[in-house]
Amino acid sequence: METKSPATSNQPQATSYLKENGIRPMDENLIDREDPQYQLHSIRHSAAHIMAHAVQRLIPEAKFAIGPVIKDGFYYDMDLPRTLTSEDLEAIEAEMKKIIKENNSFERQEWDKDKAREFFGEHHQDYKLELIEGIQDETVSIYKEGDFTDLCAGPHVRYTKQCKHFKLLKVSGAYWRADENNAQLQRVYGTAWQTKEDLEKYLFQIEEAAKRDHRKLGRELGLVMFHEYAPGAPFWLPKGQTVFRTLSDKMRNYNLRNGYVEVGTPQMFRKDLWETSGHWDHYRDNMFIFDDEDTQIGLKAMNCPSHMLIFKNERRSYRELPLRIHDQGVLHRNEKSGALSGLTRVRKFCQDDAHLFVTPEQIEHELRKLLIMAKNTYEVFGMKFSKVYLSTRPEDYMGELEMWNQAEASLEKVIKEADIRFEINAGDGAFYGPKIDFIIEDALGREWQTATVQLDFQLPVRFDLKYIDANNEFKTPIVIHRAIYGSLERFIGVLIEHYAGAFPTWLAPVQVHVINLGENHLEYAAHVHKKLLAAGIRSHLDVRNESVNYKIRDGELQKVPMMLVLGDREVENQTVTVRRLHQAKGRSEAISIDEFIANIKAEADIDFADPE
RNA sequence: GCCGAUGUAGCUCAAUAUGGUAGAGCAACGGUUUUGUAAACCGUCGGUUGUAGGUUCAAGUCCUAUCAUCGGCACCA
Repeated sequence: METKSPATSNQPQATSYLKENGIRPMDENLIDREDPQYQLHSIRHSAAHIMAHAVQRLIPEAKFAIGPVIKDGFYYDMDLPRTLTSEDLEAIEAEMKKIIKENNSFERQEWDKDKAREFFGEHHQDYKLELIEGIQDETVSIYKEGDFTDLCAGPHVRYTKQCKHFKLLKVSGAYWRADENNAQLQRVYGTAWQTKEDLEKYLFQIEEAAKRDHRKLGRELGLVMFHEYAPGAPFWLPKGQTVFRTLSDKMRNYNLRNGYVEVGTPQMFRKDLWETSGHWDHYRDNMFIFDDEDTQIGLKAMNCPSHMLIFKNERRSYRELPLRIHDQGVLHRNEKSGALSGLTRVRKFCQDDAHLFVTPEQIEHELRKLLIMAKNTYEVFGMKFSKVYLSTRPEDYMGELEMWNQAEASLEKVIKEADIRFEINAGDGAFYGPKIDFIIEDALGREWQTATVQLDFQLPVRFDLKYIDANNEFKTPIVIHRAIYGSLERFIGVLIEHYAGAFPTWLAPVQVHVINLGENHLEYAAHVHKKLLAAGIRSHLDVRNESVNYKIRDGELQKVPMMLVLGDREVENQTVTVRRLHQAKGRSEAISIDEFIANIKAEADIDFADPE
């Protein structure tokens, strides 16, 4: 299966608030609406104008592109004669404060297009001229604030003083009209709020979120390391590997008991395979390819071609379908250097991948089961999808229209039945079939695709796959690509942030620290530790010559779910005293070793619920 | 890949916006201490300042290239 390797677009989405609420942006005095969401929108949009105004004062040659409202703030794209520095940001902020103090009013005007063309032409606002040409109406709306005039649909606040609580956050490059062939503009991001408290709260939240960044926690908790010799390729350290293996095994077992078979497949293939699959034409730039004698070899970037070959390896009967092939093989994708990011966008990764070979009649049933499996899986982690997309037929689709319509209808039907909220992403399906993508947010609010379900009519044809149906006729199967975690690397990255590093007991790389009080308790601590290991519990014996306080603190920082502190009392009664992670002051009751083992095993007895 | 930023000991940071051959805490190691729920005490080790060039009497500080990372953008059939 081919999750979009890593991510969905991180392009900020302009809020659809106005559209959703059926509000015409040209209404006057919008800030007077009671709806706080509406006011926030107006404040942010106006803050973008004020920022542009400030830039115009400081850098008169500035050309302005677009300045929309986004989640938590706004940005403005500008073409400037020089690159902005962080000092510039401060200067712009200072200038904005002046403008706000001036308390200019926002004034709306309707201009006919020629007047607008003339005005923006005189001011060398090339991007605005281009935007005017894209507007259907005969007239365009203009907002004036002080001596700053902008082409803009609104809405705005009435006076600049209503935008007091803002902060500029960062500058970056951004392509005009999101096309890398166009000029790269400078985008300044900012945030704006109704009250000082809201602003401060937001800034605090950003700081807090950074503390659960998986790159920081991954290092601090000894889960994963990176090295510049292998950019984009995680090294799983013993603890990280434990998490990895636990997740991997859990999913493997989940699949196997739900009718999947598991396979292992080669790591690299001659280019012929990639030509057959279509990847040579469509995906080569993202693959690692090297010469081998008279041909070229490509490291696999996805498992599907292997599974096609496995299907083709035997004469298949309809009685075998659905054939569900699971594979957690290693994949390499040559992601562009600038795209790499911790565990969430890597070059080397594994997916909990599977390909389902089905008859047309089986599609719906299999999809239904898949959605339930995905739902049940994420439920165990207490994770919510921030978005679910149903991506439909693109313009350059392959195959028959009727097949597409049926497939899209099936997907939509089952996703509704599963009671999953989703949005339709029209035209964003793969050329080989429609798909459902599941999106999760990281700590910093960035969105990543994890699970995916994709229908594929194309690969079976390209590989000339056949099965024999009940009438002894050859039929072409349909393939469903699917992954529930998606990339395990990315999933773990998101999980680390979700739990802020404090994994639940079943997943914690180390489940128990056994801590002795003094040298008189060494032997008993070792005994307890040994019993825990024998019971299959991931125990660590901490008998360093350090104070109990020190060792407790260490366990806390390592986010170990349980610590056993053993002293005279425990030795005497052959018990353990349990201290849970983040436990408030005060000591728990002592319990027997066996009781503790039973408790922890019960707690770690977690599994994904089977469909049906 | 593009725009920008960053790179000093294992980690977190210092080293006067105006160059004068690197300091601290934690960790590690050695010793003392034998500890009852978030850091006992003393000592020791540890750095060709990402890499390669250049400017200079002198470079962590300036310049160039390069690598990696970070923030975005683009990409993610």
